[in-house]
This record gives sequence, structure tokens and C-alpha cells, in this order.
Amino acid sequence: MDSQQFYRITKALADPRRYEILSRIAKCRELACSDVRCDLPITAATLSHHIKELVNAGLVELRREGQFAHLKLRRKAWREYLSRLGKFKTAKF
Amino acid sequence: MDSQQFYRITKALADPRRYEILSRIAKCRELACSDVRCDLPITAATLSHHIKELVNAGLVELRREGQFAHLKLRRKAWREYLSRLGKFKTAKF
DNA sequence: CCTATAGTTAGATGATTATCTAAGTATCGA
DNA sequence: TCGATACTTAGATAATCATCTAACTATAGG
Repeated sequence: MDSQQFYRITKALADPRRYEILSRIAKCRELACSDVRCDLPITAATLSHHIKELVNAGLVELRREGQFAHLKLRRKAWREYLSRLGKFKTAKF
Repeated sequence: MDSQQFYRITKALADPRRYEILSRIAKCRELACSDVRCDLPITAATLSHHIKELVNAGLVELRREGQFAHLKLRRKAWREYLSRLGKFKTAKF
């Protein structure tokens, strides 16, 4: 994982709403946008914007099928992000 | 770690400059502001602002001694943050 | 075809924020 | 006491960004 992707992920997580959205996606094998949005007080346009950020960060994969956009967490990217955060140079004192 | 602190940390990490600053602090037992700033192209005022955010997020401890402000990573908070991120509900598929 | 559903895009707006300058406080050493 | 160093605070500015509305594309089902 290069620095650019790392920072994009860090930024993507920094909005609570987007974090919640990612969290919902992560809990399922796959989820359509409309299901993500159910009971969230945001418009479809706003969701679309957040999804774009998550995809752009490499955290979410989007598969189109008919009218639907199915979303899935890219677990490999998530693991790599955690791993890089874990390697944060914390000198042992 | 409650949600508020979690989000404050997430936000604190989301600025690359601030992440770099935290990284420098983490590498040492303790570090003065002036040492953090050496060779960073920012003013003392900007550094002061970032330090305030890091302290506010609970990631950094500040100890005053004479003219100096000594900074230290709060390793417990960092561990708790990683631990909470690790518990992200990633259903196993 | 027509209508409803799913999602996207463009553009506007208001809030947040990273940064600076300028001026302040506090401490140290001569 | 004076000047230098370390840091903070207040206020301004410009950039970023979360959100909305309105209009769009595309698909599914009668």
C-alpha cells in the first residue's frame, strides 16, 4: 500500500457518516446503495458522493447489475491499512 | 475508548502534516515542539494548532518545563485506537 | 410507451479547517 | 534589565468538503 492510498483511506474514514456507511457495507457480503441508505438521513446524491470516496480510496468494490450497484468491502485493502497503521514507528520506551 | 474520542483520533490522523508530526513524536521518548518543527515548512503557530488537536484527541501528552513543551505519544490511547479499528465488524465471508 | 426505481452528475451553499501574520506570555542567560 | 528563545492566541484567508436540489441516464415491469 503506497502513501497516497494510505492517506486516501485515512481521509475516507474521517467523516463519521462515511465511516458508518463503510461499516454497513462491511457487515454484509454485498449491499446495494439503496440498502445502505435505508434509514440514513441523507439524499441519494450524498450517498453517491460518499461511495465514490470509498471506492476511490480502494476500500470498496462496486459491481453493477441491472439497476443496482452492489457494494463490497475490499478486505485485502482493509487488512493492509490496519497492518500499516500497526507498523507506526512506536519506539519502545 | 468512547465514540467521541475514536472520531477525534480518526480526524486527527486525517491530515498528512499532522500525521507526520505525530509520527515524529512517536519515534522518541519525548520531544519538544521546536524539535518537532525543525525542517518542517510550517510556522510555530501552525504547529501549535496541530499539537492542540493531537492533545485534544488524547493521542499526545504535553509536559511543560521551563520554556519548553515536551510531547509524548500516549501509547495506551494508540493501542486502544488500533484495537477498536481491528474490531471493525468485518463479517467473515 | 409509461412510470417507477436506482443511481449519477453538476452546481450551489455553508461549515470546517490548515495556514499565515501579528501580537502576546513566559522563561532563560548575560 | 534586556534580548533571545519557546510557545500560544486571535483573527484573517483560502481551500476543502458534506450536503442539498435539480436534472440526468438507465433499467425493470406493466
